Amino acid sequence: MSIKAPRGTADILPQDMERWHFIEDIVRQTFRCYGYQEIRTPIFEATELFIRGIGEATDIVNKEMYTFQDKKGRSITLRPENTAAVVRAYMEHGLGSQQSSLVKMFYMGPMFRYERPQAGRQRQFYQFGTEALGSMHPGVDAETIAMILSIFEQIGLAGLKVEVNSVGCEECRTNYRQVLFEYFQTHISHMCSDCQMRLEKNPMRILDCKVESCQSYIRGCPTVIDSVCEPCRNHMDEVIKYLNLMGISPVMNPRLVRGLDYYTRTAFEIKDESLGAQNAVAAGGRYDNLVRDMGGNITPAIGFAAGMERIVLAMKNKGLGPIGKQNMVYIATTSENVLDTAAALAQRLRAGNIPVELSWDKKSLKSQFRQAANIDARYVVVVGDEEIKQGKVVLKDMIKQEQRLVDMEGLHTLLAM
RNA sequence: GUGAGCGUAGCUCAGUUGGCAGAGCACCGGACUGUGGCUCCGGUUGUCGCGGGUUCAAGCCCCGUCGCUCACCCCA
Repeated sequence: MSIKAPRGTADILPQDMERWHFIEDIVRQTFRCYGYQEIRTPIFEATELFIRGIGEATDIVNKEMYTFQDKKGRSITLRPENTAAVVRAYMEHGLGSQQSSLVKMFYMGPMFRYERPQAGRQRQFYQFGTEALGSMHPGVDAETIAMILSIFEQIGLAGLKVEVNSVGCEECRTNYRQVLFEYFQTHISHMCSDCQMRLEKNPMRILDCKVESCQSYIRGCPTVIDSVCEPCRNHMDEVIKYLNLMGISPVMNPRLVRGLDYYTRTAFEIKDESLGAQNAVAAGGRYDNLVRDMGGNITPAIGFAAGMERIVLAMKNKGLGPIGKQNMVYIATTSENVLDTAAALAQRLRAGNIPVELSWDKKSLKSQFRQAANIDARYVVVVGDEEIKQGKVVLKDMIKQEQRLVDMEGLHTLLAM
């Protein structure tokens, strides 16, 4: 074996697929309950879309995009996230002018970022998420968070940490930047080199610095929520109110900052602490100006994205797996003479939608039974030289450990029950 | 992009001062004429990540490279 999957990519093997389907089924079902419809956008887009949508100053745009030229020299980028693309589609097809004013869409699919792989971080990874465009009501924010928690609850992930914050509107944010700048200016010479850089580029990023020596300065700094304007404050209060109403008590984290430029007001993150450094299992927030910034009408909106691989990891950490396979029937043969009969029988059963495994290769009966046990077969049908003469087969119930002789003709009706 | 640790059978991993590449699990066969999960016996499985170098001799030492893991960074 010399050719391997590219760095940062992973095969999702058959043994894991059941878990993936389990999650995906819950996700689709829940989205449907909350009135979201699926949208599928291209895996690649014009590079310009992400530069304008995500923000020129962000790390994603600056160093993590898979960008290349197509044969006509157009700059193309593999999508690093899906919000910009959904907004593009929303505008391109005038979705906002149809039906109701609130358009709710969900997506599932692979995203691409050129990063150093780590636990819970890959170069190709799967996200699912929603975008709700056209309402600035705080109830939509709360509903989004409630929906995510419902998904995790159904999956079986408990003890997740829900953190919320407000990053304010445009005006609050410029004010807050100024406040931060002034505050940190006096301490910055004692802080780490990363923070010194952040002060110039994006002071809000200082807030989630992990360097020990920076912590005491960060603790003393003014929080966003204190510097935010009246309407933004009210919005946050309302979101909390609705969350409480839904039986959810989030943790206020004034230091929660999002990495993408388009976020406004509500920002939230859902963490699983079994995961290690990359522990955000879902995150999102409001982006009230993105549609306008991309050339559309003012359209308030909120969305989130969740990482499939991290959810699967969290499930494994907690020993959660999807349960049991369906009633597989394993057909065992005693010699090659009866293989024809066995094959015909398999076909007849499958035609009736009964899942059947048939051993084509010559193996001992013992080995065939072992295999049947390995795939969790509910029944084993033994097609033997002796029985076949009377038109019979042995039907063994693997759980009850009982077996009896039955007519081959009646087998499909017996098993269909 | 930075730092640390690690690449040996399908999986988990031993491998001494450089001297015939190993164990357990799994798989296959048998003990048990044609019946799984237990027990016992036997068998199959290798580009020692890849490429150079040193040496009579390299899984082991040296250089490079690719990959994995964890952390920084960033994020889902």
